[in-house]
Amino acid sequence: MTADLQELDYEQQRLQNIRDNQALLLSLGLSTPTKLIPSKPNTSLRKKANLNARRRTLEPSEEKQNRRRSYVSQNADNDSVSDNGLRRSARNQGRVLNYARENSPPAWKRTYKYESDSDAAGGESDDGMDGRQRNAKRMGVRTQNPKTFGHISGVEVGRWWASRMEASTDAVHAPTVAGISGNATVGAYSVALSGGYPDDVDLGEAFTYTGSGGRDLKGTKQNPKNLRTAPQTSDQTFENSLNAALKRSAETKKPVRVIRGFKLQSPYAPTEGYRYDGLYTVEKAWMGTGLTNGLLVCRYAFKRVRGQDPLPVRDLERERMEMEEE
DNA sequence: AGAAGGCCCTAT
DNA sequence: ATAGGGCCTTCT
Repeated sequence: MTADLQELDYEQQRLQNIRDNQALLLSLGLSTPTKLIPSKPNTSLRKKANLNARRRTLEPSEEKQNRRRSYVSQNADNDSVSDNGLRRSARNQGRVLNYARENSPPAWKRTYKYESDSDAAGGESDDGMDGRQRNAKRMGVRTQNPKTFGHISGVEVGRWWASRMEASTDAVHAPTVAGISGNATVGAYSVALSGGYPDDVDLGEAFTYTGSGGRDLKGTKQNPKNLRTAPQTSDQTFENSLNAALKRSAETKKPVRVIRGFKLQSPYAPTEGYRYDGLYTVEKAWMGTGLTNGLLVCRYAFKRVRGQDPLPVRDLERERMEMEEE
């Protein structure tokens, strides 16, 4: 088969999958159109968001931090949705946990630290001039536990990060590569939408999501590799712990934190970096056909929890026009 | 304690 | 484009 025909096949299959996913969302009553809000940012609100964005202690790059935000939170108070069950605040009241238990790795590679850890500061001031001196491996100090359900205290809907690493430091989505965080027993804490599966549908208030697994990340014996992503070569299954986590979430209906990334092809994606879009529930989990050789994938339908700030919507058409003017 | 998976990131 | 690695989490 020619390359052209293959591409055509792929695109046909992609469009068909999108139709299927849209139909699925519709069947769940999740296709209600969301009202558009102007994409032009309100300046007074932007000032407020910049203040909020400033509160992280370690800034790897001032330049990145000052980049234009694609989203401005309209309401920094997060009283609209509770943390749904886990008594995190009660249990941890009055102290900052060191979530690393016994078997702690050495301090230089420890994942969680007290903000007030004296050895964390290491005596040096972190001026960032010589960013590699202390804790070269760490991008920041985590003060919240990512293994909790619901909002992370102090992180408002709309918070923006330049990288997955920063979102991980803020405990909103812990994995730096994986899209799903969680386990089969308690369910998923969070997911990242980064456009890795181009047949997923994003309606903002609802979306479909594809599971993980089914890839050869290590290559073959002859041709060993050390990859983080690769083409799919086998069926995904719900045995995969991350897929099982989301399946579990569909049962428990516990809220899942969602971040959207710049690579996502959607009017709800940020133009750069990653953005916290609040809490969703998993409404359904099922198996479907993916885009690679008819291999199976795990699919999920997400629904946004009510009462949260509306999502920003980009006018992709207008952006395309403006691009052409350059 | 170690291995392995994973919708990153960056240098070449 | 792609090669390779740093990082965090879950599972053995």
